[in-house]
Amino acid sequence: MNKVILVGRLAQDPEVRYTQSGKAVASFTLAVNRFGGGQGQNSADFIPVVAWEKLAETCGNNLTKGQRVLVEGRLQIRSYETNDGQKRRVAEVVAQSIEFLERKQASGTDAGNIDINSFGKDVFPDEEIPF
Amino acid sequence: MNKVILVGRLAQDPEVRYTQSGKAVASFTLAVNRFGGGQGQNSADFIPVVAWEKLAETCGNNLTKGQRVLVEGRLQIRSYETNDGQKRRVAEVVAQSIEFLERKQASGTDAGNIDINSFGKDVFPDEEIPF
Amino acid sequence: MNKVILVGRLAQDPEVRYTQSGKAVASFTLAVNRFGGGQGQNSADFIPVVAWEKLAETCGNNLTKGQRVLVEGRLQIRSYETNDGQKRRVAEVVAQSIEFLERKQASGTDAGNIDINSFGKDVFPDEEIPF
Amino acid sequence: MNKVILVGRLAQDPEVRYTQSGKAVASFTLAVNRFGGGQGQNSADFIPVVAWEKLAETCGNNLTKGQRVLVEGRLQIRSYETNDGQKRRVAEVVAQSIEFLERKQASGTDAGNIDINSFGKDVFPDEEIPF
DNA sequence: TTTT
DNA sequence: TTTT
Repeated sequence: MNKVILVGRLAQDPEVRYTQSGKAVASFTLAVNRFGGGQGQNSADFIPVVAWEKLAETCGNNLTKGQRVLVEGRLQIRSYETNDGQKRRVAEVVAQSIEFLERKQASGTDAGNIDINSFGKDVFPDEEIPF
Repeated sequence: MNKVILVGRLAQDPEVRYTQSGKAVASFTLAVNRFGGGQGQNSADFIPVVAWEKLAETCGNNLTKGQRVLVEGRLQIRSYETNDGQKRRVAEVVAQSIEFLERKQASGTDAGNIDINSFGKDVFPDEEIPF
Repeated sequence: MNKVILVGRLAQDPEVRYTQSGKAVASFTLAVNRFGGGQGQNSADFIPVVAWEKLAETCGNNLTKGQRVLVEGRLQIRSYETNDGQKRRVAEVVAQSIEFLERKQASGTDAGNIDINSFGKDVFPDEEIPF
Repeated sequence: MNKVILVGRLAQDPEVRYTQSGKAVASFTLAVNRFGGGQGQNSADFIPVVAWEKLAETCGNNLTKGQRVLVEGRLQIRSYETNDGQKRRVAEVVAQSIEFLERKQASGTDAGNIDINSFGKDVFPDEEIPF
């Protein structure tokens, strides 16, 4: 079991890129407010989120900065090497499903939640995230 | 909501340190197997976990390398500066409760699970993790 | 581990009652939409939720029918006897924390989430729910 | 979001039945110990679990009474009518994935966890559970 | 680097 | 109705 559930707001618009084999990858940072923390409500964790394939495209088409979402996924620790040869590790949440808790700005009536899912092997991608 | 639930095995014995004000902090890496990933069961995420105060001490006294546990906590992104002045970010799971899924090696009879909890502000510590 | 996480809307205003020893208990039904189910978005599960003590009072003072919330708690199976002596079992979620995903109707500005928590033994109450 | 995560032991061997259209359904009760409850460790919740199709068959073939598992699923409230025309509601967890936390009795070496999954519409079955 |  |  490797389960992460986050409720927060997009700190920026999602970026959608494509791998060499043509798979879509969306990435964005989620601002997750801390409750109960010492510093009041102004403190947050800024957590990197990635989504693959169909889920990535739905993110690109439907999510914008500031929007509140619920992300369910797994926590992944990825190793990479910097340009000058240093080894680094980066943590990110690989989204399995995203529930929109509010509609995109300038949209029409609030028609309730949308829930989009990504199942199967895309949650364990065997390709590098581009860039 | 910032919730992480992991089942895995300790990749090493927990290290227990103390802050200047005397608070215990335990840290260890949890090896969480990937299921459904392309590379079979031999692939795992190695996830840093920290625990504070009473929970930290229970970890130090009861957990050893290889033991299987369930960790519930929150995902925290922490910023720090390296000795040569670079800014880095590190992700870690701040444990709120740990359930032992098996007893310590060389212990007696299997008397069932133990569940230890850490509540309140220790989950949002206002002190640095020592070292 | 006995963990339940629900996002839904209150199907009715919470009812707050008091045990003989004076503990507050709030109860309400949460309508949780099914996504991916065959019948489109019109299908929902109606799930009984109870909260104790301070959390109960916050529910009574801040939640109304239709409001969207995130509930974290545990699933409890409770046995009771009907007036004519039949044994029945009822399932309910005992809330440990509730996050308000939107403000009460007719409230002021949207000042962001509120998160309320109930920890410790109230999650395993040793008293009957009144009525 | 309708998410349930349970760790417990099978209170009995799973029963596997088949719907009229031939779908497998496994059902069993999970004994989930309460930690932190007033009555010590001897108190538990007995929670009904169902699994569909391939997941159901894997349960039937691999799980036995007393075995410890982790169940991830959704909480469903189902209505039915008794033989004498009374309306009743029953709660059960519809499993989406089950992780074996220990091997079947009389099995060989402990080769680590097994994780089995059930995705898509089987989690929202449109058929009745037989019997 | 960041959201409300 | 129930597990260790």
